Amino acid sequence: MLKKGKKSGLSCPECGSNEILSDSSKGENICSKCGLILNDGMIDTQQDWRAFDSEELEKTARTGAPLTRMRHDKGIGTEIGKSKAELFKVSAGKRGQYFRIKNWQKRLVSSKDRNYGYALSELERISSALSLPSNLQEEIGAMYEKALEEGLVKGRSIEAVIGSLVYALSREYKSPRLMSEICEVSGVDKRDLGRTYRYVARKLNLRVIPAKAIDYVPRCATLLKLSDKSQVRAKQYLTQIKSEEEVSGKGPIGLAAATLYIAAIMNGEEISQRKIAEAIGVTEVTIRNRCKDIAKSLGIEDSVDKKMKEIEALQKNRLDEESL
DNA sequence: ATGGTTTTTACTGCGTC
DNA sequence: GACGCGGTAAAAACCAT
Repeated sequence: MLKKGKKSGLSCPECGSNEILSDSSKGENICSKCGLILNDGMIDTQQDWRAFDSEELEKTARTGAPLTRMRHDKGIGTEIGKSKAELFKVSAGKRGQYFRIKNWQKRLVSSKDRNYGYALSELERISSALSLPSNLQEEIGAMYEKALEEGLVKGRSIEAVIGSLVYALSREYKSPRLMSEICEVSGVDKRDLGRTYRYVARKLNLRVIPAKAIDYVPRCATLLKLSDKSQVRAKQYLTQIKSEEEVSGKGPIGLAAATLYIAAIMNGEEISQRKIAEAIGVTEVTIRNRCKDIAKSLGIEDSVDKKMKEIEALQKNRLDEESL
């Protein structure tokens, strides 16, 4: 397909001619006067053609899905067909050979690829369980590949390494997942995950920003099924509080939990310390202590107290109505 | 390894239903 | 008696040195 190079502004460095032809089928720009090839190996970014049904699509498609790290071969590996349609293209006499070839291909895939493939399926599972965004998921996949290349996975379980990366990178993405959550969905115990995490983070030079309480709020709020209003309120509290000394050095998760508790109460939502502690993975004691700290540094102890009384009264009223 | 800090564990008291 | 809340002391976990 030869086209005149339109307003590309190109001119031939040999003869100065502006008549540049571009041959999109070869990916070249050619000077029409002297025949000099200006650049080759160009990528044609134009749409090839349109396909109006699946048959046409099959005939014309030259490329597959976009490259992705979510597949161990970035989605471009060649696999000997396994669909029924594929199978029937092979004559009955050659079936045996077909299967033999197919098996050999499986065996020839390197162990690294196998590991990576398994890791990615694990990542996929964890991601959907924790509803990680896909860009984060890709990032984790890339990190895992790096870890694999540096031999960090040797002697450690794939699940633990993946879990560590989820933990580290989700924090970097400002939506940290709790270690307890990760443990639950990946089936790694907390000790193991913690150890692996430290090791992997150090080896890969993951700069781990100390987590901020406010980053934990959204995740915790959804875990607790609290309203958006309370979530917003909790964030407000935290921004008001952030310069105070009362809470420095305290665990950010406990802080987020306690703030959410206060926010929920102030919004009149029914929630018990017990439930929060259970869902978020800190103790009731911690929540109580943080609550005190927060209320003190915010100077809202009285209003929190008042609100709690209100809620109690409300509950009583409702019970009365039910019994009537 | 150690000491200081925070969190957890375990237990108790209080009030309400 | 069960439940939610508040408090305490000692044990455990964590962190920087």
